[in-house]
Amino acid sequence: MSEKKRITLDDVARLAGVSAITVSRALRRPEMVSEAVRKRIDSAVAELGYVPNPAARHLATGRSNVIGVLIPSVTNNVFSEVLKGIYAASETSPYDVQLANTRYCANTEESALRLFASQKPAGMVVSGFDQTEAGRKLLETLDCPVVQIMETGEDPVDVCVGLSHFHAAEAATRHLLAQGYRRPGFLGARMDPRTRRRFAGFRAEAQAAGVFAEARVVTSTEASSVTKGAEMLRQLMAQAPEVDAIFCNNDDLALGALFEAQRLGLSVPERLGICGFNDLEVMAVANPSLTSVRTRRFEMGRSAIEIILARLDGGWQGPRVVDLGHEVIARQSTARQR
Amino acid sequence: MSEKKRITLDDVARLAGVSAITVSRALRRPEMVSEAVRKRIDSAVAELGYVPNPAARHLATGRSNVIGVLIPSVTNNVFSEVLKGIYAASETSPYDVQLANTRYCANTEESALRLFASQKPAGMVVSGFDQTEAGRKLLETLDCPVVQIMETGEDPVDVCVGLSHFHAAEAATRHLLAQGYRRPGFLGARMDPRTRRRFAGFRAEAQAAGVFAEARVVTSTEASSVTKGAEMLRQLMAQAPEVDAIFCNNDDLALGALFEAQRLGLSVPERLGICGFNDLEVMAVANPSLTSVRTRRFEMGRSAIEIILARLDGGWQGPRVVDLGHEVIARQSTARQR
DNA sequence: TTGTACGCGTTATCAT
DNA sequence: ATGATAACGCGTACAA
Repeated sequence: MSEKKRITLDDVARLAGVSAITVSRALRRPEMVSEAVRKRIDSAVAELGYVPNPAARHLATGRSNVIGVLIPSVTNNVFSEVLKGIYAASETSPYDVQLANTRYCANTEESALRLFASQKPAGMVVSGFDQTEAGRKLLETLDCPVVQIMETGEDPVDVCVGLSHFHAAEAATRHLLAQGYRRPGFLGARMDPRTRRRFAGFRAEAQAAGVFAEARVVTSTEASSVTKGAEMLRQLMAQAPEVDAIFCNNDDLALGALFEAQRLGLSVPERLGICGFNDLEVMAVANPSLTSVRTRRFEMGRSAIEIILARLDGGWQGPRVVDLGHEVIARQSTARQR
Repeated sequence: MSEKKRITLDDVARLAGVSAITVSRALRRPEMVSEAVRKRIDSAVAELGYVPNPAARHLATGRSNVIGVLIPSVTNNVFSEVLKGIYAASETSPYDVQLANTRYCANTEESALRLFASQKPAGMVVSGFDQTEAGRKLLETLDCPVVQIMETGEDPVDVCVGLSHFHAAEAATRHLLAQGYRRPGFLGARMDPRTRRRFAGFRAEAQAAGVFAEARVVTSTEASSVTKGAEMLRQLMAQAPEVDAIFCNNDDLALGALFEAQRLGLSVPERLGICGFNDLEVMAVANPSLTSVRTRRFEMGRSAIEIILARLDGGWQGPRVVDLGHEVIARQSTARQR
């Protein structure tokens, strides 16, 4: 009743009365095999429950069915949405996704990249543009589709899909100014490259309006969290009590800042406006609801895989730079009476 | 400058002046090779930048270096902590983690299992005890370490590490009663097996105290979310306005319920006590801070891998059932004046 | 301690 | 349209 032995092409071939290579062809390029033979093979496959051995295929072709995915963090809410998109798009494909955690470190990323390279991946998904020099070169010589996600850039290795964090931050800041806030501050954790670009966008817009002040900027290299948001707001109020609105690096910080503002007795949005980044689900439900910048994270993951599949299939006719854009979602936390 | 060709054992062997098999041994069982030879081999490996080909190894041994992980959801905060533990423990090992999403569906899980089985994984991590019958059999015949995570159970396939959701829910309910709440309700989303066990624990404890009422139970088969928590509280207040405390299926619901309670003008904890489950980071920072049941999710992931590694290495001396326990973290949301 | 011969399951290449 | 043969890179079994 229990079958121990692995079922191979040969087994199928024997049952179908053909040779192994014919079975192999019938499976990969059905059109190369006569209809009659194909039918016999198909039923033999079904009867035996044959499943191809990816290791053997890899060895024979020198190509694996692995799509490597390099992301800075497995836990971060932002990336879990991206991952969801990646898995959604890859589940029905014959490719396996393999994750590696770069921990926001270009060197860690480089060694993960090296490991992937040795497996001759079918495709690669990497986050952003801040690889080491060697890492970038590795990607270029990889000879497989490479999609950079999370942000857009001028010169992708192959294709990139994301948004301009600089412009998104500009838009958020513009929103704060349009609501009448004149002393905006910035809360930023982690301060990875994309966070820095968001800060740059904030600063550019605030400076253009003549309302930028270094004293109203609080940053930390530690990971962002709700707790961190509360702490940072406390610090900001201590060092620059005149601040009347904050643009937060991301939604965790914004939520923590909201809680802390309530504890400090600062009314939101009257005394303090709050704007987050990413528009996690919680933002719309918070009380007051929190303004944020919507980014299309699920789509980033999904299109990254779809682009790779299209590439492998011969044709990706789209552009090298796919900008998924951003959208400021104005809510109560910045709805100040003017 | 650019080397195209794959570096194999033979290349290393030639450079070190030995045969390929000796290099193979030097890499896997250094003690089987003389010191002098080992040194020559090590430097040849370094010089050439040799990386073993896992596909070839798999083909030769009939065993892959993949540890398969089956989880119900990639996005759920609860599992992302577990994943973090899994990656933390596996990163330094020679094994690759491969994730499959079961979407809370035993049949999806079964086919993922079937796929993994065909790869002869080095180990498997699965969530809970609710496999299909065929799935369970598959796991038993897999001939590799199998760790069931997220909960404890009487008869694990191999080893399990988690907690008793029933007892944890009992403890949470006991806490509500000890705080003086007498009309407790329950909010439950998804209603997967573990959620149901939590509900059972709530009901058992409430019934023992004579304070259980079906009308104060609101459930949904949809995924849990902050939004859902707000909705469900609204529904609960409509159908059972006498409710004075709620035990929520998980923290998302609890947070959403808190926001909605504020909008409805229900003071927390005086008019309504709120207790969540899992103790996500946000619970401690919320305003008021939210009572929850701490579960050791990171440790679940980490020990699952550690147990597998120990097994593969010859010895796991621990018990078949590892109970990581739970802890009720009492905070403001249930700190009613008595 | 080290080496030789062979096989793992598949595909590429070259034939028929 | 189908088949024979060799090769992919490594590990097992056995021999030296």
